[in-house]
Amino acid sequence: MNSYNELPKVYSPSEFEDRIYQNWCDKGYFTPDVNDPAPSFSVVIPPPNVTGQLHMGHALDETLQDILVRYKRMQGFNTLWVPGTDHAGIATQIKVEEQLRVNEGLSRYDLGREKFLERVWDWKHQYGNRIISQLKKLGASCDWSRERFTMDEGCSHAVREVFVNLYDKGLIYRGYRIINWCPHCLTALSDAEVEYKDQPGHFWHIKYPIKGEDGYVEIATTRPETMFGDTAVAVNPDDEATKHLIGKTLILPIVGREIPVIADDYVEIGFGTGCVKITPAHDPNDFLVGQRHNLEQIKVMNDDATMNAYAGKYEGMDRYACRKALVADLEAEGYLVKTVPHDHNVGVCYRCGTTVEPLTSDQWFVKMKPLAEPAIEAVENGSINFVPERFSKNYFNWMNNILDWCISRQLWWGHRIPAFYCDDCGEMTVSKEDITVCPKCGGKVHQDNDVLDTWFSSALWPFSTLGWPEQTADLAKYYPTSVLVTGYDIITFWVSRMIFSGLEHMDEKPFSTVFIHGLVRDAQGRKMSKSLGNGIDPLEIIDKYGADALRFALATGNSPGNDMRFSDEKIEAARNFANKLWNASRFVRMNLTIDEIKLPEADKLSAEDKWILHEFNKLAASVPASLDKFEVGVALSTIYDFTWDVFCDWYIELCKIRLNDKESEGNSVAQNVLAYVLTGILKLLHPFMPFITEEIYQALPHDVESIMISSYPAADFSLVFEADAERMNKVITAIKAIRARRNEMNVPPSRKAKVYIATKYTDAFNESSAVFFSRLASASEVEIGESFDSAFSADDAVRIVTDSATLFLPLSDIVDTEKERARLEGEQKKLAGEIERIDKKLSNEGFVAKAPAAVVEGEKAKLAKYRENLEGVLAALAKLK
RNA sequence: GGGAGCAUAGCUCAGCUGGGAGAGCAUCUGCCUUACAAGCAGAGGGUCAUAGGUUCGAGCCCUAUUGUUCCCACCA
Repeated sequence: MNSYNELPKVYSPSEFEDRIYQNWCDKGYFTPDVNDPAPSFSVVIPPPNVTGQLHMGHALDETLQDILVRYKRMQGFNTLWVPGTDHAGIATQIKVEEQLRVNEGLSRYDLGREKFLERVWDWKHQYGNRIISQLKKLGASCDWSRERFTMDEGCSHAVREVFVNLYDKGLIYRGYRIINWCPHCLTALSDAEVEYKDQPGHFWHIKYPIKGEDGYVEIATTRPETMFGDTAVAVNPDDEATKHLIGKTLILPIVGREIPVIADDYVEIGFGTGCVKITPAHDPNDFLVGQRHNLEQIKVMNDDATMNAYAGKYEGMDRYACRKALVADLEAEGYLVKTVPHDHNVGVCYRCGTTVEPLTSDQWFVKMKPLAEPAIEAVENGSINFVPERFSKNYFNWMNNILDWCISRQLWWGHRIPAFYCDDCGEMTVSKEDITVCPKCGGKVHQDNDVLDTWFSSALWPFSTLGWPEQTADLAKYYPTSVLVTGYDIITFWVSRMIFSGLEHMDEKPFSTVFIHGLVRDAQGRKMSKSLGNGIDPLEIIDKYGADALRFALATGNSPGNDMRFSDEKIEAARNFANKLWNASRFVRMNLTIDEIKLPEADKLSAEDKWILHEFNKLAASVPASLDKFEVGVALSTIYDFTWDVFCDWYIELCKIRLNDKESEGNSVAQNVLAYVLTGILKLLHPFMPFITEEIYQALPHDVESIMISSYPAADFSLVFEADAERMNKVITAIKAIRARRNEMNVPPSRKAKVYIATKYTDAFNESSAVFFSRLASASEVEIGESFDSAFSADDAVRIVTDSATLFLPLSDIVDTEKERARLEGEQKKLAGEIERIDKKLSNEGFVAKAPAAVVEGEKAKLAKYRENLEGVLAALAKLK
């Protein structure tokens, strides 16, 4: 008996996953040596929210990254995976505010900025580690010694550097613009942070009386409460129907204020009433019209979306309460023409779902056009690739139509904008370092109250985490990173911003490939969400099935960019596979007496050894090929099929004969080949299922102390045994055919029957392969000859025809001649059909002339097989008649 | 309004550059064969949404249509 670990009888991942992970950490396998000259492979994690909890989306994202990272590490790359978390401005602040409100009945204003931020940091310290430990449960091989946080000192330094650089270049400016305002979060939002939802609403048609005339203009609006901010009504200058109104004055109902009718081709002729109320302070289009016509901007709401003094008697009311009251009043006073139901898209805050209010406000912006151009170019010229490629269209669409990015947020949690205003002279100074006195006049300064959009710091992630703006060794070695793995839902938020930031500040793209995956949905295909309560907790899955099973379930059948469903069936199938591998390994392990694995010389190998080595070699070639194309799901299912169908169901069974004969020379050959192929499977599988593969690896003879630092299998030219494999396949085909026939005839395995094999392929069907028939095809005895036609009459034996042999099973008591005839005739028909099809193909001049030679040869080979098979079937039929 | 995805077995989905339709689950039949019943051996089941086209050859490429999902923009 060798000296390696035993494998417990039952596969229970919770027994070893944590232990193994701890060992990897202790050994420092996740931490690369920056001085290792091997080519680098680097990945930065999409930083999860620091106070968040691991959900299935993370689990998928991290699993895919870990697969790539472990794969490359095993291939010998200097591999770095940088972990970290995002401070998640709005999300985190809301959480802490909520807690403060519930527990202490306080608002952030009650505490004040400084005290409140202390609370958020407390929260961060309390919960920030939670998601990190969850990532570890999953097996993520991140270099924890390089863990970062978007608000740590280094990242904050990078943020300051970038802000000042952009400001100095004139790419950051402060301006009074119309922005999206969330009345619940009380902050401005960027365009990307607004989601649009279809909601039922109304068109209210309102009369605006014309001054000095009896008539009125009919205005339709979905937001009547903004009426208080109307400063004009616009018509199209070319619209004959409304031309006469231009220059007239209207009187705002209820309010009584006078507003002009102006001409602007923003108004579409023929749509609605042809007259549009213009509210420059509350609508982005109206804002532009207002700029063109120099209209006054009247803001009618407070920050919390209650009405202000401009709303007159409605002051203090919520916008919707005001809407209701105002419409009632308009109706009572005869201004309401009609109310038409109308579904429309309203923008809501992506964090809290509150309907955003477009309004004018003083905010900071990044000028996007100059930054977008090189970012578009980098993807266009293939310097950066999207996988799948189609997502680059999404990207182009966003980048080509990009507007300036509103980066200031009226929050406290985040990177405070490094702009300082002098209390004396009013001058603004933008500075990398905090200042207390005005450099112009020496007066006292105060810092801008706003913080930056969370995405501003995440945009710098690929280089800020590597130490920028310092010129660190990490930066030199690992930037640009190799691949970014993320969901399609944050291409605009994050990916595009990293691209232009990298190009602008590093003068180099942040990554070469963007590997996009889809969303994880529930079994019914719905998005997992808190409100639906249909989220599946990855940690519960890990507890119940193990991290490997979870990873397997997420990786299998996953194709780039496509959503996937997660279901009990899937995770069970994954667990079953792990269990299968476990048991197969246990079997191999208990038959192992060798202390080291040494593949025997080719002449010592049996037919089945050469067959399995040949098949394994094909696998070792195809898995890396798939992984290099990011076809993770394809790679995994290839390994799955090989492991289960080829290795377990066939090779192990074939080996049992030699394993049972402990004294034979074949026994040790079988041990070595079994252990070799199993180890190969484990290595191929390690990136996908790191724990179980390590646990089994440790129980087998091995020379590298951990599977994760062993080298990934690759195709080996010395292991090509094409002809031997082909011979073995003939035997397997024959065994399968016997099993199928016996099953059809309901012959139980316990009833043995002699098998006569009539064949000319005596190199395949020989003494050594004969034993397989006893073990796998319930043969009591095997006789091989050229022909047994004369030995059996039609009623004496079941005849089974394959392309390389005719098999006779003398089960005379259960032979039903009529059924046999029907079956054979069926086969004859099928084969004749196939032969006809290929004949036709081969006699087609176009095919022979234009198809690749290999394809033509393949067809010819198939034809020969079918003909042999048909010959046998016809001979059998002749016997029956 | 613009763009994209999807439509393949009862269900969920693979099918990579065009070359004889696949898996898992479910169903049916027979097996506790000393690694595994979370298993083994078999079986049934598909006009690859529809209509055209290109090609020697189409699930795959092109065009149109239908259904469905998503992204972006948004007309008050």
